[in-house]
Amino acid sequence: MARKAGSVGEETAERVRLAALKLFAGKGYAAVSMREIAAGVGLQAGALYNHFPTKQAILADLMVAHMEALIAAWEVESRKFATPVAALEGFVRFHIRYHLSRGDEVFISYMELRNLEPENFVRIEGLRKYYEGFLRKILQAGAASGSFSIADVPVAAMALIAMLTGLNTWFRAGGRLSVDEVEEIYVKMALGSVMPGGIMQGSSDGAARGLTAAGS
Amino acid sequence: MARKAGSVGEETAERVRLAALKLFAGKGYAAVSMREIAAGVGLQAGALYNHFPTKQAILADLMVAHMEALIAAWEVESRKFATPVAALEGFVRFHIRYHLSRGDEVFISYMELRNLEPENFVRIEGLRKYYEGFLRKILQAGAASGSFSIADVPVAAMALIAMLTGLNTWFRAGGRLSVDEVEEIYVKMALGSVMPGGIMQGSSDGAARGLTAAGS
DNA sequence: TGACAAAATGAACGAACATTCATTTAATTA
DNA sequence: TAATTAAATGAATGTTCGTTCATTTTGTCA
Repeated sequence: MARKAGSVGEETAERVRLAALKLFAGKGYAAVSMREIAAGVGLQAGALYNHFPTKQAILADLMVAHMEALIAAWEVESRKFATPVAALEGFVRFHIRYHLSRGDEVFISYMELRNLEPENFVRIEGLRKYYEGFLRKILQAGAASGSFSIADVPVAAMALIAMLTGLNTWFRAGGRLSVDEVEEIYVKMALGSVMPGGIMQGSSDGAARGLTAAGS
Repeated sequence: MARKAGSVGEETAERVRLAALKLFAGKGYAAVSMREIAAGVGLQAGALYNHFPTKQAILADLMVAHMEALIAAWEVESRKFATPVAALEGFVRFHIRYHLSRGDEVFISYMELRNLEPENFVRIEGLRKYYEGFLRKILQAGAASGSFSIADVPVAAMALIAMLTGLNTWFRAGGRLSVDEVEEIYVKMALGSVMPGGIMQGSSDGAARGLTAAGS
């Protein structure tokens, strides 16, 4: 055994991932050639096959890594929250910040699903469902405790996720609003959409909690 | 002048649009060949160029037609509503029903923007902004009259549109819920996200209107 | 230093691509 | 019927694609 396996190799593979990520996000998977990816790393196309067996394997690698990192990040973050209301607020803030900080990964993970072979598709889709399950659990707990008024938990979860992820399609840093500002707006809207009496003041049924109020 | 121009031609062009719509929605614009589209109509690829100058022109044609039909449909529907609250509820119901009934058109109009040349992109994007303007105007009116509590109208409009359009990514007819049922859920969530005291009961500040209450 | 293997080259493969075009077919009107 | 022309054919254009592979380069360890 001569050269330590993967010493330079893994470094190059990482640069391939980075170049492919930028290109896929910018032009779409189908519109990017292996020659373009190779040029982005300073290689010939053939050399890519020392690191990835096919073009699609690069895409699947990026998607799986993104979803697994997202899930792991929330699993750490979620420990901070004791009540369903706090957890929902925390989820909204986490989702927005994480997704806005990984625009390219989010973009390809939502747009290029159709370019995956069935095996890869099922895997990515499973990871996505798993992540959505975190929000469903929060909503379910809040509905059970009376903190939330939710007609259908799975539907509410999908509606909220779509609302949050939609941020990626229009928000651009350096625009009129900062991330912190839109985060506050989205927290207010998300909580308002599932809390029985609004979020900024108590209401007569006693179930609603103010966002900044102390009552658990 | 012999054959009336476009007699059989427009009929064929329409079949080309239909075949291209299905294929683009199913596999993505970049993954569909002119030969596939032609086969879907029962023609050779060359014949398509009697009806559309390029492959992209077919895509742009589909997108423009969709956006213009959407705008025209809302311009008719919107006349029914007298108050901001009624208009928002009406917009939510309209958007959901219209988008769910044109799944393929919606899908390509959101997914294939990047495959448009700048000229076509600007045109479609302009139509989209114009449609989003309808919701912004509703929210602005409601914020001005005190019916809504909205920190930032453009942001709230984008959040709501994303929430509503997200339905297309997961809702399938024949599933656990009917269109009517999800429509009700989304109405409740959308109104709750922008109304100061929740939607099902009045609140102490007097600004909130119940969805089913008579108050303007 | 020499052996070894990872990593990269550069040419080549067949296939598929959008588009063009000379030609044929067929529907319509004068 | 004859003239006209829209519509379709089918072959061909040149280009680009993902992938393969024999060969060369390069870094590492014995």
